[in-house]
Amino acid sequence: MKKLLLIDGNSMLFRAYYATLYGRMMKTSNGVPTNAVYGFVTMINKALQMIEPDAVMVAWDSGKPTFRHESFQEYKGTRKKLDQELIVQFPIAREYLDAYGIARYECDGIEADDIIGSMAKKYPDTKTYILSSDRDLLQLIDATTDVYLMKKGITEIEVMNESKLQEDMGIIPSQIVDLKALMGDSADNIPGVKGIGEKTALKLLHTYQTVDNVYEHIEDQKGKLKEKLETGKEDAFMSKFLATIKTDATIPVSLEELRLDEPKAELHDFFVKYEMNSFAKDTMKKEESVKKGIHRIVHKIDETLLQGVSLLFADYDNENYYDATLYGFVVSNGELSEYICIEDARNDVQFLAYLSSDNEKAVYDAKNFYHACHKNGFAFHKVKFDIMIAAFLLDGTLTDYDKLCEKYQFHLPCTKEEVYGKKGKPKQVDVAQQQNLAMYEAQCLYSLIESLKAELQQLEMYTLFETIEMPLTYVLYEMEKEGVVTDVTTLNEIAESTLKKIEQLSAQIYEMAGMEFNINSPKQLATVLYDELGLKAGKKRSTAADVLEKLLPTHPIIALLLEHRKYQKIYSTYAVGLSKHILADGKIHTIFNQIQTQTGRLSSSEPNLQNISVRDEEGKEIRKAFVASKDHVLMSADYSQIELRMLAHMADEEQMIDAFNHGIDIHTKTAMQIFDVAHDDVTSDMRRCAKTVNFGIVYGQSDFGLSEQLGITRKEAHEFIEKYFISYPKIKTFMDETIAFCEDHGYVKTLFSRRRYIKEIHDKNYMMREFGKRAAMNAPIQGSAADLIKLAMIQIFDRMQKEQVKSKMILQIHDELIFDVWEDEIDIMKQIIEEGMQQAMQLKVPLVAEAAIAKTWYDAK
DNA sequence: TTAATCACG
DNA sequence: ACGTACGTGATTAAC
Repeated sequence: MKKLLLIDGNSMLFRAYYATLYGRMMKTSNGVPTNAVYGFVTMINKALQMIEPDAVMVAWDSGKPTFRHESFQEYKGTRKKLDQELIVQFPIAREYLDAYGIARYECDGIEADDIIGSMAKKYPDTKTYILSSDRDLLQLIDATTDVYLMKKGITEIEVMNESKLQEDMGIIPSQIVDLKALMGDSADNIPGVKGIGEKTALKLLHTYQTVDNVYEHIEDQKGKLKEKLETGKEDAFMSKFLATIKTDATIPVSLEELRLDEPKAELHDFFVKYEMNSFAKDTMKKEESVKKGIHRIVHKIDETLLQGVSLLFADYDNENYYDATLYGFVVSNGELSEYICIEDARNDVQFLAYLSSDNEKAVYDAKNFYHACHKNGFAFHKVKFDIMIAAFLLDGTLTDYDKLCEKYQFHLPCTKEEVYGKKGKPKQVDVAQQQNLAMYEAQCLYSLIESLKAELQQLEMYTLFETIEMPLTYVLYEMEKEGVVTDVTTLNEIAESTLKKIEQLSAQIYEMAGMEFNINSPKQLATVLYDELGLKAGKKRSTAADVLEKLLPTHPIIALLLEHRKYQKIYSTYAVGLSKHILADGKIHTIFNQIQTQTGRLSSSEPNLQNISVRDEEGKEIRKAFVASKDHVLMSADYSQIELRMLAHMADEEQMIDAFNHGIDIHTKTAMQIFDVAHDDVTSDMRRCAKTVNFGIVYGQSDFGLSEQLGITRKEAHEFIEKYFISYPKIKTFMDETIAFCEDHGYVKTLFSRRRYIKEIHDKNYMMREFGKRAAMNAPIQGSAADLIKLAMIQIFDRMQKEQVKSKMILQIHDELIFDVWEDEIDIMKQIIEEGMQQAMQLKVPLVAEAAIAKTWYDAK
């Protein structure tokens, strides 16, 4: 089906004028105002990209008043005077259309609305799109006609069709005129019934469908509303007449005459003439840039930055974190955007000054932005606003860029893939398309800044944002950049020895099973165990370690399988997996993700350095590969029982606080309580149980879970938990209150007001709801501990900068920090780290943290 | 792409 | 009668 785009020239130019009317008027050097035309062109470009029409026509009101206007003017008196700056742009807009080669139509005695209405109904076999900022035109919607409505600004377009109209307002297109008849439209100077607004009007229409029918049943109404309707009856019918768009005018043009071709060469001259450089560079591309390569873009950063906060967008390709190529930057203030390609940027004194100034800049993903600047040799100043972080704090589901675009309805002209190709398969970029996309992205991002900031303030998360997450972006950047020296020889040795083990074990397992199979396949393994060997399965035919452990006595193959699993893990994930991530500098540079977890913790990836084996002795050997750099030692410091301390503080549980204040071992203390024994009578087994209970409480564990964990009966586990809550009554209160809060508000929060929304808390499924409760109990504890160590990291980092030490912070593992410490700085670093961690927050319990040094991570403890 | 498994706090 | 500990990421098999 052919696509016809009908544009309401007058309403669009009006909108473009007022939407770009800020501060100093945009003018050419001769003083000709061009802001409205600039906006007009932006809007049309956007619509052309979205629709890709075969034919286009722009309809204008002619200078002469029409009958409808006349009657209205008689009715209401004089018309509002237009700004002179807008009036002079009408002919320029027409000049633009002629230069492009877009058809326009105007005719004395017929309004733009009516031209569009008549054209829309003239070609029923054509898909028609109407572009306007006037909601009046919604009445023209039908099965083959959509209305593209300009929302605020000059880039936001809302697509309206029959179902969207029904969904938004619950009415059909023809009822738009009835709606206007009742509520009026001040912009169009339609009076409506005095005292009736959109709400009342829609309510009436939902019952009576039309204005006529409302008045036929006027006796249904009573009181004030009836009075209003009766007094306004004449206005209502007059308004309905005014609002009704004619669809039967004869418009003597054919579709063929409206056909849209490539812009004519004159378009480039037009943009040059009116000094619209950003558009001119697009049109120039067609003629010159192919042979010239990347062209110089004329930009005026000072003009772009008059409005205070600016959006600085780094234009990378689609490749991975550290490999991404930086093509350029976009600077945007929301209305004006300039693309500065990287070659230009390097020599642009003005841009370089801007980049390293402390102007209020916003970016998306500050940490990555710093990497890009550093890698490409641009000096930069820290930014104050990271849109990625702000959006994530407000909505924990926004863990990547695509989700942000989706949520905030970015209408982009194309995808990143279309420009750069798929990840790992880069393609030759079309410069115009690339820069266009980047400018759109920058403008979309810009539009979020103020609202995100306001919402953070409203939800009391601005402090968290400003004092923790923003400074942390820079700390993490430095940590990632520094990396950790990794000894590939050690990894290779481990790979070799574990592989040998795996082969030996495999042979023994095949022997015992009486067949060869893929031990790494849980499915095949289950078949061997439960079918071939006849081991009796529990409810699920699981081959997970905890299930296999229970089967240990039943068959000697189990022990071999567990060994095999262990070495397989060490081999593939650690020995081989990690060595793939060692770069040319001999280091591993992990990525610390700040917007991944629902609790506020960091996560680490590519590779994950937060889950390097430590509990298992053979696995722990991997840590020998992580070493200090030359003339340095590793310094590791971890918080002691941070989550339990946090729990004691937040629950205000005296017994527990007291224990921590007296330096009593908390697991021993808990053992005394649940086993009812004196301090000296606590056996190591009792302490082990108590430790498990302490951990379980933090996760909201049930008696069943605890009994599974400890291998005791459910009844015993139940008693432990009961004793626990009797001993620590405030813990119970805290948990109950936290769940109640979550049920009331749908979220829980940390000490720093970080929120986690838990929708499962209201799920109709029991299991989901129970999960919601456990998550609600755990999130404030885990999250506050995360707030704490982040704060410690920032304070330690700041102090290290003040003291100008050579040592570096390199890793964070939730409650542990690791530093590459210069040999001469061991004493001062020990002090900085321990003090920083201990003083990060003032809680009702002391924060205990101790730093130890070693040559490798294996020895650091 | 998803499920199962297992490493960490 | 149900199903049972929070939060992550990497690897493998199998669809």
